[in-house]
Amino acid sequence: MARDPNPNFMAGVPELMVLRLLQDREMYGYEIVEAIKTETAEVISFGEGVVYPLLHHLEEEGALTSRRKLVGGRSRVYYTLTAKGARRYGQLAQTWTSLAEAIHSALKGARHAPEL
Amino acid sequence: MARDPNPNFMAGVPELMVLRLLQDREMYGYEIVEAIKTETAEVISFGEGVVYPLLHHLEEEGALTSRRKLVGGRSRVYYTLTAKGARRYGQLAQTWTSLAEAIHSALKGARHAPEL
DNA sequence: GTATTATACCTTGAACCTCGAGGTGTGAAA
DNA sequence: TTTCACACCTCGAGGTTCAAGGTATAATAC
Repeated sequence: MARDPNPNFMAGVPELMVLRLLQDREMYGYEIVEAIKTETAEVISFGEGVVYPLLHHLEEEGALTSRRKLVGGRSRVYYTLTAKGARRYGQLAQTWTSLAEAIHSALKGARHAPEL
Repeated sequence: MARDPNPNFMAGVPELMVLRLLQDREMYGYEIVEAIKTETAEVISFGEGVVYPLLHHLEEEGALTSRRKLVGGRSRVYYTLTAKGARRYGQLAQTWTSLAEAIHSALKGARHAPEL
């Protein structure tokens, strides 16, 4: 009911960010959650309730593989990007870019510049 | 059930585009649907099932007002942006821009450039 | 004359996604 | 020994998009 203070614009973004991070190196869930906040200087932040289910989904799809590792008595699940996942990332990144460009130019084309 | 071939990235965008168009001039639903396709060179397109309910919702919220007009024997519902709607557009546009920038720089920061 | 297309409005159900809250357990620090 | 950080996980609510289907009029094509 309460008007959402920060609107959507987030659909599909978690997948994009996760794939992007895993392209560089193997990572575990908790680390990914923190990395997204850090990389974007808090502008973007996804809770664990978003990231964990997404990770599971991507693994089922074959975009990721996982292995359990014990580090300092702690159990972590590390994820690695597969070839399929890398391909998926390429497509997503391209789709996102073309969409963002289209929206950006539409906003710029406004007769009266948006002012806050 | 079928894996969506083209992912989301669209959440909140219809509202942004509709508000943006109405900032320039009074428009009717069908016209808006066509205008979005045209303005973005087909990159973005929302069906009437998205636009009409959104228009109704925005009117309820007080961001838009409407009036019926007869043009060439056809009945059209024209929508106008209110002050509240203009304010809302300003906020949305700003939010979208900062989000897009954060994502863009995150993608650019990738060690291995995304290739399709 | 009649069938089809374009214009113009609308609703509904399915599917998807994010978000917040809640739950379990270990190790380190206070 | 209590609290905090780490690390995993699930569930329900709420909000959106999307495809499809429905009504009706005007113009165009056959």
